[in-house]
Formats: sequence, structure tokens, C-alpha cells
Amino acid sequence: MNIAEVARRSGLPPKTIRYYEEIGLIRPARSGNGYRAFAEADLHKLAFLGRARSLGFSIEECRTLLALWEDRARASADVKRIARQHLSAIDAKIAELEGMRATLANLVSCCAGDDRPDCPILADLAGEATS
Amino acid sequence: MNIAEVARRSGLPPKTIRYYEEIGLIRPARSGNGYRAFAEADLHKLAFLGRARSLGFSIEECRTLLALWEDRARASADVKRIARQHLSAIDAKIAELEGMRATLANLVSCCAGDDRPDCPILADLAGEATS
DNA sequence: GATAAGGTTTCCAGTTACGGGAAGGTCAAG
DNA sequence: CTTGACCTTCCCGTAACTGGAAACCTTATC
Repeated sequence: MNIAEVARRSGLPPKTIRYYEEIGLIRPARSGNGYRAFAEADLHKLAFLGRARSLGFSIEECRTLLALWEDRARASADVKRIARQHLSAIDAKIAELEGMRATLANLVSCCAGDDRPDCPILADLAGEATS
Repeated sequence: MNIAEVARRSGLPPKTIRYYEEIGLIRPARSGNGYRAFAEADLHKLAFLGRARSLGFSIEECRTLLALWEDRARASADVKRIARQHLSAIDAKIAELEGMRATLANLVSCCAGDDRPDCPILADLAGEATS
């Protein structure tokens, strides 16, 4: 399998696949012409990586998850711990964004949005007490 | 005012303040010894930037907001448009994270998390139908 | 005047996870 | 044999800083 087909079947861009090889996530074989020769196993790993990435796992987390996936003697507790940590990180990020959202939504609703210069959004950013 | 005091009063690290000068967000004067000599106006700009950044505005959005803030002939509509766009981006990001969160929370709750290898999290990432 | 501590400067490199684009080798069709 | 579609490597750029090195300035102390 050449890279274009793997890209199509895995949903990952060729650039990303080459990058994953560069950082050691996959090790596809090489044909005589220097082209990467992907096996089905490589494709499965890439699909795994694509799904893990789409859940927001970092590359390093993906590396660990991939290693656990390939380790028949793994303990599911190790996987669960990583997933829970990531879940916490997601929750923290959501909370941060919700905070921003609340403030911003309030400011936006207070702004006339016309051609006059008076603007509660800028006033808030400037540190003027809104009270 | 030297950079350390401005950092203390604005809440921004010295490194960030230098960076903001480098990209043209501020233009502090210089003393004879080469040190940056910050005026109160610089401090206010930095505080403005700190608040805008904490609401998630990008540097380029901050640049625009700062220009609007300094433009007495601005229309509040211009500010509101930027804020609304950013609000949409935040909502999109939250939605994306909520999606991840839902999937992950489900997988985590299904995983025994013991010393056995069976793991629905890995099974899902591997693409096995959960049925 | 020498020295040491602490603040300041610039510059360079690294971070995350790729994407764009150049220069050049390879393969299948006509 | 040429054309066009692949493939390869290599290097730069992204956002918004952070860390660290080497060197200069200031102030206090001896």
C-alpha cells in the first residue's frame, strides 16, 4: 500500500502519516524504490491514532495508548488512568471556556453595536469598573 | 518604570512584555542606559492586553481591539463584531470539547480499570464496534 | 576601587502537531 | 519519450510565548 491509499483509508493526510513515522509512532517498511510500503497493521495503527487524536489525546498520550494497545499483558487500569487524566484536562478547558463565554456574552449583550464610540466591551477591557 | 515593576503591576511576565514590544503592540521609550522606560499609558495598554488575552482573544484580535480602543472615532459595532466572532469560536470549541467529553466519559465508565487487559477504551480506539 | 548581587539587554532555541512548498526521483499511459 | 500523477526529503512557518546564555547596568558593601 502506498501512502495515498493509506491516507484515504485512515482519513489522515499524507503529511501527518510521514510525521507520525518521523516521530516513531509507526515504522512502515520500504519498497525497493524508496516508497513506504504500508502493511494492514500500519493502517490499523494509523486509524487508532486518528481516533485517539480526535478525542483530544496528545501525541505522547497516543504513543502510550498505542504501546498499551500492543501490550497483551497491559492492565486496563493504566489505560483508564490516562483517559481519566485527559477527561480532567478537558473538563478544565471547558470550564475555562465557559468562563470566557459568560463574560463575553454579557459584554456583547451590553454593547449597542452602532456607529457611536461608546463601548462597554472596550470599557471592560480597559479595566473600568462596570458596576 | 522598569520592566519588573510593569510586570508586577500588569500581571504579565517580563518575557511577554518584551514579546509584545517585539510584535509592535507597545512601544515603550528607552532610557539612556538602554532600559525600557514605561509610561503609565504603556502600563494601561498592557493591562488591556492582559484582560483581552484572558478572554481568549488572539494577538491579532488584541491588536485590532487596542487600535479601536485608541480610536476616539470608532464605532462600537466594530468592537461588537469582533467580540461576537470570538464568542462563536468559543462556542464551537466548547461544543467540540463537549463531544470529546461525552465519548470519553462513557468509555471511562465502561472500563473496569483493574489489572486485566480487557479494555473498552482501547477497543473503541481500535475501531471495534461497541454494538 | 573591587566585587557581588540583582536587574536589564539581546539573541537563539524549543514548544505542539502538523501544513506549504520546493527540488527531484518513480511509475503508468499514450 | 513525454506527460502527469505519484513519491521522496528537506526546510520554513504557524501561536504565543518560555527558558537559557552571554553580556551590560546599577547599587550596596567592603
